[in-house]
Amino acid sequence: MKDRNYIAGLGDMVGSAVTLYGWVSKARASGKIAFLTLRDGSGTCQCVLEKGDATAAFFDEAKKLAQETSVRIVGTVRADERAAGGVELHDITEFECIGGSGDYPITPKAHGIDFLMNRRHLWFRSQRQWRILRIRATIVDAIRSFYNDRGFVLIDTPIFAPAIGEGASTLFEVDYFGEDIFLAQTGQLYVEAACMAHDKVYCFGPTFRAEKSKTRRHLTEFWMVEPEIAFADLDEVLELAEDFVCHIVDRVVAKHRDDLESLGRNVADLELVKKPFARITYTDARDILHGSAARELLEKDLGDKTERVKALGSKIEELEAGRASAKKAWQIEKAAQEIQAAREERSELEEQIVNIPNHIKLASEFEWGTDLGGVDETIISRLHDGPVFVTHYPKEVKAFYMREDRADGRLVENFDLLAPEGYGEVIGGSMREEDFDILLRKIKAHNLPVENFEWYLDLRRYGSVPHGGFGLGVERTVAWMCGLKHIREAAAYPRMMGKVYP
RNA sequence: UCCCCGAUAGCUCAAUUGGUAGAGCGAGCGGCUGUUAACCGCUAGGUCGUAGGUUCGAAUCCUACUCGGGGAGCCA
Repeated sequence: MKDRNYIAGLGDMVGSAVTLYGWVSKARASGKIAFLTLRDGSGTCQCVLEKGDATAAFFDEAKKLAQETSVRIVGTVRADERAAGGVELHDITEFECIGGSGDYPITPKAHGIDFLMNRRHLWFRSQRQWRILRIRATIVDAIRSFYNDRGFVLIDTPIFAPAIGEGASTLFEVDYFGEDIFLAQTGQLYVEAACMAHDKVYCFGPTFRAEKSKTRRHLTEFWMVEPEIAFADLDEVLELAEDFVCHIVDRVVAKHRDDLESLGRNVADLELVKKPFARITYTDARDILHGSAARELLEKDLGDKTERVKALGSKIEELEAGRASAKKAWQIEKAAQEIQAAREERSELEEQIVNIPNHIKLASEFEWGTDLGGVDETIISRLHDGPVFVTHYPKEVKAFYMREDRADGRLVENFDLLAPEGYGEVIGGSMREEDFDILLRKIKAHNLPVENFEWYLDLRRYGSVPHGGFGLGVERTVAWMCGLKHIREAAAYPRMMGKVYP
């Protein structure tokens, strides 16, 4: 559109006449004045229409606009502290309805998650979702620029892949002209080959996991970036991961402070993310889980949460009494909403309280040689301030391609990065086994068909070098940056078990 | 795959513990010159998820199923 102004730029245009195109996200009208909140993709701005000669031609139409009507509107920018955002549009001289609307399902009231998820295509017009997806775009851009600026070459790895990598049970099977193949759950092996051509490479794209998980941390389709570097040791890979995560955090904080605050994200917690991150080994982690600090943490949790449930109980009683004695309808409604919120919080806490003794048991009985579970990771993460690297896991619980620790044959040179505040594993990575004989032995030990891995073994036949890399999950990172309770808000069209619409 | 919770109006939830289905919001109409999810009045709107069972009587109790939410396992 020619002569179009964007809301994001209105701060510098006070006093000027501007033309806005956008959608009406909220409309309130009195007899002689109407307030339209306009959303144009760059931001939101309130437009004030007063009934008068200048607006006579369209005032009656404008005051009845349904939510999400698309319009063109011409007026003058005015600074006004009563308006959210500091400026508003007044002295409206032209108004045109471009696309009508009506019965828009997502009202300014509360909605359930099932309702919203079934209308995801509309839901992401809402302020909160709009901010999250913009932050995601920044994160994706930060990922690309980080590697591109450091001389990494982008390699696109295949999405159709034969069964390589870890257990085939978590892969989506596809009929490929009569042949059974799978949607890729990682591009890692492919990117390793490219690493031997370009030295520093990364792949970035969607990956697929058929795990039957219905939790706040899982999607069946998610984006992952996987860098791989040659002639490197574990410390160098860890340092890359550290710099990378810091770069993302810096970019998000620099560009989205307002958005983060609006989302309720504590920005100070993000600003604490500085290198070097804590580094512990798997064996250290085992000791932490068996130690008194872990036990005390959980016991304190139990005490705190029990207290909170009691407090909520009396709060609910008070609110119910208040609701019974309230006279105004809105007072009754307000009390009802507070009661509902308190009940929800209480039932969530009650479930956690039931689980805590089990967590204490799991932690104290953790055995060397098993993988760390989500509960274990949360405990370790909470006993540290920032992100934590956990390195050197037992080789039995890790993938065949991970490099054996030459100092202790029971271990592999791998790592996970646990994000703080319970966001869990955002990175998993390792050195890759570069020795032909060891790799071949491990392929056989994992009962994998050697013939499928001939190409991968070639990388060790022709100029093998120490190399390593990692994968970072975009949605988990977005959830962490934004402080989201559930990963489903971190993708425009999240794919989960039993959820593929829209 | 396992455990817990839920399903009542377009939406979010009530229904005094088995006795004639309610409120707010949203929608429609009217009023109000400054609203920000909280103004006032009126109107329309429900086979209480599905199928059985218990009972004089079921939204409420029982069984099965479907769908959804949360968690475990597993993972990024």
